[in-house]
Amino acid sequence: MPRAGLTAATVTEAAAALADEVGFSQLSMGLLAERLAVKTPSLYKHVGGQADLAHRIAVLAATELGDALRDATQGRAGTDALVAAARAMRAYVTAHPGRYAAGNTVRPTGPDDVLTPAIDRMLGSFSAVLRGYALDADQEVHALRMLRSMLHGFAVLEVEGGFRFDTDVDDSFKWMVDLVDHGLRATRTPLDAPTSP
Amino acid sequence: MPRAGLTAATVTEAAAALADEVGFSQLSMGLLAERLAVKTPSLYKHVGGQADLAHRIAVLAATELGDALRDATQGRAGTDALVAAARAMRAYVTAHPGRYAAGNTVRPTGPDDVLTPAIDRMLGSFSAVLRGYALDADQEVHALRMLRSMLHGFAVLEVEGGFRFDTDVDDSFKWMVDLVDHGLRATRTPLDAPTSP
DNA sequence: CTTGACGGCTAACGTCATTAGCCTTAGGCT
DNA sequence: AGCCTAAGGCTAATGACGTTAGCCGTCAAG
Repeated sequence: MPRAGLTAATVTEAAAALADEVGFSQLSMGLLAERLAVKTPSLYKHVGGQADLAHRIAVLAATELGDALRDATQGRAGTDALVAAARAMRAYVTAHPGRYAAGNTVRPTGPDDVLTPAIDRMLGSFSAVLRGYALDADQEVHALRMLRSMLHGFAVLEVEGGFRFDTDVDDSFKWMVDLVDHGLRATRTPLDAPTSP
Repeated sequence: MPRAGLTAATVTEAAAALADEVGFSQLSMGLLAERLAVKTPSLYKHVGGQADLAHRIAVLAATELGDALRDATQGRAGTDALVAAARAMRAYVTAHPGRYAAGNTVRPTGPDDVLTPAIDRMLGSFSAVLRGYALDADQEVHALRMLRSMLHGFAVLEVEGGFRFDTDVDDSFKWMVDLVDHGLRATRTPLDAPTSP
């Protein structure tokens, strides 16, 4: 019987693809083995188990998303960069919901976890976008968290079918990004004007 | 041997409490049974199984969150209402992460699912908050989705330990809500001014 | 051509959700 | 009071899954 020629990388890629198809929560060793035309225990020659597999998918997702964000924002600044990054993020999650979901179930295990730099690189792209808005140093982290929360929340809700009105979701996304853009612009000068001019 | 005196409601409540403690993904029938001083199969006399249990927890969470939002925004309007609603949402998710997580894994099963009105009531509170900003009718859904995405994303990331800088998370939250408040205010007059004045 | 690490496989085990079927409880009815 | 039935416990059994142990063929390096 010839060999299947699997490696940790191909198994991870296949698992990620399968997770995108059936949902991360439905991903099982048996299903993955079947997809790879192999018996379940054979997978353990390449990955340490389900937890390790999830971790590998998370690293893959963070890396891919980081790449997508870098590519999208390359050569852009300000509003252009924000819009491009937001679109890229949404497009990635929509195209790869399973991978992205894996990333949300896994935390870095220790200080030398490769997941950490992968996430940092992804966050770095958002930071780069925000740099174009010339925020105060102490506001950059706030803005980064806001941006990430918003894009993460929107993407997750969209993918999970949480939006139930028939209003166009694309329009809502554009509107939201526009609001953030205007908000960040207004923040360039301190935003402590309390309620009315 | 005397009876334990369980009902669907008490089982659901115990499951929700347990999910808050150990995380929704760690909730198991065995653990829940142990907590209720009962053998696992006995639970099936009260709930239909794991899926039904998750659904019941989701309904509970949506109802409780709806109540919390209503209470928080009662008698407030505009910025006050927004801040109160945002705080209530964050406080609820922080206090009951397991219940809230259950709500994100469950979708309404059909047109007469009780989950639907529970979610609608929760969304209604946010709509009420937004009404204070006098938005155009066609922007209300956009604003609702934006608000929900932002609060959902922030809460989920916070609870899952996704924020890793040492900047105070409370400050970030206030900053974010402030940005949205200003953004919504600026939207009262059309926000179609494209990039620069 | 040999050889040894590598990568398949089968068999077996533990955990968990779920179902079937039994038996006791406890409250309502006569 | 005493019965009778529905409800709510329990044990036993099944099936899906993840995981481990151990066997055996493959294939590339020497």
